[in-house]
Amino acid sequence: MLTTKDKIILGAVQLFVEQGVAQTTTREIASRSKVAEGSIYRYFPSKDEMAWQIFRDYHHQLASTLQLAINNQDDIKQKIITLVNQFLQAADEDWLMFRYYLTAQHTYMHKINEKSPTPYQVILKTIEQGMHAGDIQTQDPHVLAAMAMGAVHQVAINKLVNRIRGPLSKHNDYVSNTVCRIVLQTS
Amino acid sequence: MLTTKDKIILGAVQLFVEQGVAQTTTREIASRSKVAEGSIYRYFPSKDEMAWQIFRDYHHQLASTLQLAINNQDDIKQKIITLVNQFLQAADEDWLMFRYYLTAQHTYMHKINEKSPTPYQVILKTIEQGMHAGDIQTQDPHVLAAMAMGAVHQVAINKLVNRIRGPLSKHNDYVSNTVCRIVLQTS
Amino acid sequence: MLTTKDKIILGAVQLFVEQGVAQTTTREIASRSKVAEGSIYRYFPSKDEMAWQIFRDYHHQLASTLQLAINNQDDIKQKIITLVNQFLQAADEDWLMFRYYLTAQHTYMHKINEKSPTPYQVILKTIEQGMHAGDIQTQDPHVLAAMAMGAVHQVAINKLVNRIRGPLSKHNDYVSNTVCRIVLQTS
Amino acid sequence: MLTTKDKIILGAVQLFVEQGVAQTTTREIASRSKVAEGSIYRYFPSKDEMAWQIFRDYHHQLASTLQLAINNQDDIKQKIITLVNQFLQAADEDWLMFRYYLTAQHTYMHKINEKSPTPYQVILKTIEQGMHAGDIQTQDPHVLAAMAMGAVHQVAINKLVNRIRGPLSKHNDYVSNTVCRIVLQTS
DNA sequence: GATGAATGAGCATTCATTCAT
DNA sequence: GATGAATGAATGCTCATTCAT
Repeated sequence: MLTTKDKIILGAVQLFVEQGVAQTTTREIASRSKVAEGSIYRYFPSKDEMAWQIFRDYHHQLASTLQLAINNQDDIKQKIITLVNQFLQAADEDWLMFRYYLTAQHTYMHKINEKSPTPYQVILKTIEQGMHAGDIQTQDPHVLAAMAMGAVHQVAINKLVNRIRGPLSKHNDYVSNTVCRIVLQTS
Repeated sequence: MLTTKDKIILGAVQLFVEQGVAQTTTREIASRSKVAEGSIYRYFPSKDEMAWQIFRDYHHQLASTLQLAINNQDDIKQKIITLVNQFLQAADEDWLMFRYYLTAQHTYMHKINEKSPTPYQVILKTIEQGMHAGDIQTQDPHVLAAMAMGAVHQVAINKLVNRIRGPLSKHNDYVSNTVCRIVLQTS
Repeated sequence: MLTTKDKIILGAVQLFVEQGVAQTTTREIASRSKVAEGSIYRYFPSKDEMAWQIFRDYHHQLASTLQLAINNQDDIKQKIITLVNQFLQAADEDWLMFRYYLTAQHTYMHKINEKSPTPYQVILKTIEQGMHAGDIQTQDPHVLAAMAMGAVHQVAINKLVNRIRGPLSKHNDYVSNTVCRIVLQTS
Repeated sequence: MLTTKDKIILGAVQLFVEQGVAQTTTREIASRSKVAEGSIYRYFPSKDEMAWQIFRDYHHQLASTLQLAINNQDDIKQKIITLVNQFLQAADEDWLMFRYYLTAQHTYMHKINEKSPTPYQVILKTIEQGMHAGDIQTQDPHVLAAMAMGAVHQVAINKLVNRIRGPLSKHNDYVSNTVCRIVLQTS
């Protein structure tokens, strides 16, 4: 049996993904979560704060997962492959939360403190280290990080809009291979 | 002097980009556009319909621009370079509308009729033709199209969140070069 | 060809009868009357004043018609028969305006100056004279006038709601006969 | 202490009678009922639906009262007297609701399902039965029902506009006597 | 006189939040 | 801790009225 808080989060995220945060009412959340409307306020100070906290927590968790996975990697290529694999695996493992992460991103982009660990930070630092080490051609690292992350993100978005079906991990090799070619432009 | 309709659109898009559609009130739109609130409803049936129409029109226009630009191109590489250049140029030329296009995309993704021309369709068809012609390795075209478009989009998003500054065209060669490597994987 | 004012009145009354005054917008009136919305205000100071004036004018005119018809009548019975006939004839002759008169009555009841001639005043005075002359049993004249007028009004209302069809004059004899029995209670 | 719903109904009907439904704002209803504006919508889906439901319920209840009162009556004359008495008594007992019933009638006439019991249906059937039994001269029953009901209604309307004062039951004998003469025209 | 775009006050309705039970 | 009725500020939208052309 889920705790009340978890029931709320689950119902809320489902609705946030289906309709967006602004279009979701607390009444709907209560109804979907089989919880009283008032109970939401025992666990969250407001609807918007709830949406933000759920996003932020998943966002941080994803960053940690990615960071942890490359901590014991030395080879830049291995790092890239690992990052892509972890991304796609995370999407498959909790597709609901990953969808929320993808769609809510634009909303919270400005609220994210770039000092705290984020998936983007992990990628950016990996690239910057690669540039320092001479493994990656020196360029504006933000442009390269954008292209690397954007390529993977959009694959997930294409699943979101049903242009791609089935688990994303299916495309692990193809995508990680491609991201390597994006980042490790040897020519 | 702008027409009333254009004043409304301009003010509305500014606010939509700054705050999102749901967070923008008709009162704010009227005030920003220096127009009476009631005037909005002479030109649009509702706030939401306005947001959708503005998105849809720009979206179609961008698709047309892209399609037109590659119509007289034969070489697949040239096509890719042209598409990237046009994308970045469009962003620079009307950064306000492009920002709206980027951020509103998630909201309207499900409402877009894939039969009508969209930027994604242009990219997808170019890739499919390349696969048919043997210029591009045969793969799920949706995965490849996602990676190609995602790479460019995210560069624009990084400008949106101030990770990148200045005109995007600055990165024309770097980005188009990279997208070529994404798509034309010869190895 | 109708004058602009008459076009407005005609269109307005049609809509007032169909939907009620409050539910009818000036835009609808303009559209129905084939006249610009602004033109309404050349002839009437406001929508509500227009509705009132149209009612008042017909109301007065109906009163005049009734009064005129019994002016040269001596016999109380003849007067009653004449009043009923005139009522039903007026309804048949301009069913649109009569419908407006019937339905708008409740709205303007409190606004009607009882000193000015109204159909009710004509009936009341006829009854009061009949009581004075000893032709009618002395009672509260307002109760009797109500019953006499109500009986006829409701016949028209029944046509309004389609419980009765065809011209009301068809029922001239039956109704006037009945009203005579209401008023001239000899037993 | 009244329930919230009853407080709303009471305040609303008062205002509907004073000003009409369309002229009454939800703000006024809330203020008069000593209830928050939003509470109205816990009990009614909209202002207009509220106005209709209140009317419909009273209308049905009045029909039931009338029907019940004549159920154990055999004599046609007794039935008529009973119906008139019940009408006037209902008006006296809840003059507020009866006023609403009288004034809102025109608005909802077209929305009333004639299959469900209404005061008019009760009167009409009584008359039709009387015609069948030979107690009432055969005529268009709708014309006769109109005259019978109209006579009584207008007496109530005359109280509404202050032409008659005091309880209507005062006029019980006079009115029921007159309605008998309307319906039972032996001559 | 006629037009219809523009105006903005006013309204019905929604919904996040509170709080007595 | 949980509930859900009550709250009222905020919002999208309407529409009578004005006025420049």
